[in-house]
Amino acid sequence: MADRLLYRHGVASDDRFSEPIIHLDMDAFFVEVERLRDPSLRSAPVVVGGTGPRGVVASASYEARAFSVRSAMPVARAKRMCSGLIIVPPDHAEYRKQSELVFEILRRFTPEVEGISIDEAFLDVSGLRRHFDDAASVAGTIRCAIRNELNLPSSAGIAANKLLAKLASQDAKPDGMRLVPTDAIDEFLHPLPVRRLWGVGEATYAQLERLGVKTIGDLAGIPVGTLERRIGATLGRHLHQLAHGIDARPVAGGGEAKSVSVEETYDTDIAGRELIGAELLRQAERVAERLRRAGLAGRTVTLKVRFSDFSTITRSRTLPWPTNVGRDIYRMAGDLLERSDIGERPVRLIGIGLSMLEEGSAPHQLATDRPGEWDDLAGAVSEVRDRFGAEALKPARLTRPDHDEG
DNA sequence: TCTGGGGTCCTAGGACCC
DNA sequence: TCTGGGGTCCTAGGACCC
Repeated sequence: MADRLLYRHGVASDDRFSEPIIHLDMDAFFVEVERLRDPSLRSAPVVVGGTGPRGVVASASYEARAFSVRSAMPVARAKRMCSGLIIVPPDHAEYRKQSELVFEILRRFTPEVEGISIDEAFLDVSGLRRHFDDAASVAGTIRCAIRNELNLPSSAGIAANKLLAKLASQDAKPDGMRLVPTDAIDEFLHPLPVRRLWGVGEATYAQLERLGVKTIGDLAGIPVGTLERRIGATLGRHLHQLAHGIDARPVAGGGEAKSVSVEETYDTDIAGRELIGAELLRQAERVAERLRRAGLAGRTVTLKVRFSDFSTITRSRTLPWPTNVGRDIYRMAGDLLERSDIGERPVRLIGIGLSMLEEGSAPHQLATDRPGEWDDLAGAVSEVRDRFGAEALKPARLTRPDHDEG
């Protein structure tokens, strides 16, 4: 890089940096982190994902993708599609650690880094024009640093805005780079399937299909009013702009978290007050712990319940003050559960979330002078655990012989 | 062998207040 | 006795992303 610092005045023209946005995306991140620890996974079809009967793929190696294995696919289906598939259970703590190392490298180049998930980020490198020939050289240097220092592959898209940079990095995968020149935006953008636009999921795609829209170019030809009527004002206007390559969103440092939640899908559905109550308490303690570690407390408690048929309800209630006390969250969730009247219906998932977050620990504890029935149940659960140990009361699936960890 | 877990944002309706 | 808008807050659900 030393010679780049000698760049003479006058040679630098802004044109070289007319594509200052980089989208840096790690390739098959979870799988590649696992390969650092276990080299025998290299060049094999492997996925990181849930190992239970309801597990899904979180990350698939390119060898697995050759068999059409994809993220979010049930692991059982992935196994059927690819007989030699290796399944590795996820280790999120390790992925977070590696992710932090990646972000440290990114911030060495510029503070203008916006992390959008554990394994991807936008960078605005327009401030580096005196040190690099162009943004593509920055991207190349960053990718080399990640490869050399962490032994991890990544891909990069370089363009005038976030939308184009993101689309470009997807085209560059795996282990590649792609620049979208500002004078060739439509040539790049318009042939792409409209489904690749950020914000076009299954439902929106179905709507667009009815308008005869298949490519981004098709979308660009639809009057904005038609789009607004069909898919809503906000999304309609937004997609209309994107289809024309317009995306003014700045690269901004991520704001604070707006919600914290935990949820669990059980290997087999659970039913009954005792069991569901015990799980509710466990989840409440888990969110509470996460909130406290983050120095946060929340005012709105949201209970999420998914039934056997996958239908899902949420029930929420907002307190006048924030809390991060497990017992309080548990009691709120219990009341919400009562109100949702699920009775003996079996559930496949229970989750609890806190939103309307505020900094700091919860100064208030809910009044404990009103012990309701959920307190009684919590009390009963703790009592059993105290007397017979933590293992005494847990979901049925954990007590089946083939799941016994003993 | 159907469909994880952690998030964000939007919409729509109702309550409530001025 | 009938009937306003506007604004804010809350709730429920859904779409979407990685």
